Amino acid sequence: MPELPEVEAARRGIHDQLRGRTIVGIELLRPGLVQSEAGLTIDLLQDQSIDDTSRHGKYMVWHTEPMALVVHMKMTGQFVARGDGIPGFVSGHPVPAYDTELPHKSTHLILDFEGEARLYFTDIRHFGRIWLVPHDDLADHMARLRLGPDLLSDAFTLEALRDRLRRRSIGRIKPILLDQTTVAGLGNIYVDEVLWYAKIHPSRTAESLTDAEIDRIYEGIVETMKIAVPEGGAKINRSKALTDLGQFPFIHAREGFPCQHCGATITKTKVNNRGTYLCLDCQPERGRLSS
DNA sequence: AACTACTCCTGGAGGC
DNA sequence: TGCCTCCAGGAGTAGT
Repeated sequence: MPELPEVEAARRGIHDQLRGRTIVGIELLRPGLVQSEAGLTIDLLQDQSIDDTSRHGKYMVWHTEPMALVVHMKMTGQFVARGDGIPGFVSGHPVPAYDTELPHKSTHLILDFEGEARLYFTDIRHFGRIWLVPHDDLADHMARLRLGPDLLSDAFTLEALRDRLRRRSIGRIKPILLDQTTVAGLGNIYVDEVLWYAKIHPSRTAESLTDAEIDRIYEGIVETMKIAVPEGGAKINRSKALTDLGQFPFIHAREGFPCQHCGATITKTKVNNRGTYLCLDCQPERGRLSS
């Protein structure tokens, strides 16, 4: 689940509340969570601290004295911090049944910090990973991911987006935007939001897009991030109906509800096997919209 | 090179 | 209640 806004919320929470605190306890409950080609182990964090954090797309990096930790929450990762000395935070995939009790059976890592603060990593589907990387290898490690410009960075410009979309041809715009080598940070929810904002059908090919339409996609990404990042993400809880229509997300998981642009009914379909929500009135298949 | 299908997992919802 | 099927917000890999 977590896309850029959720990962950024986790990063800010860790950065603001736990950075610089000594790690006094480590419980790795699912060993497969952690991987290292260099033979590093999570135990090296004992008596160390997270000195700085960074992020590129959905990858978060913790910088510590012995190594860098590259964290990916994948679909169901969640970070929760609690403690007497901190406000605490919850970010990532909502885990309704376990919101109050921690740890639980999907908790895979617990870090204890000095001053009675704890950081829990939860991941129902076990896709999340933490790579332990020597400092000297971090640049290469990140380069191998071939990530496009981060959506919140200065490198993400209209020109950069145009350039990257113009390199694509027959592919559909939705999977192209989901491809992290195009731009880094969008996932299934936010791509639906962006294409709805831009009034573009997700199956349109990249080569069919006009300059004006690419401009609208860029604007849609900027505006969507502007809303989602301060909120800490979409926090969709699929076990509860989404009824607060004026609130984000406006299109994703809103099947059967009225489109906030035109009032037509939002429909659900599949694009490259991913659940996709759209308004067929606003997002016509052939792009006949002239405005 | 570029695009698509499959795969790693668990759990919740809905049908019967 | 129980069993079954489908679905889920990511992304690497293999196949075309």
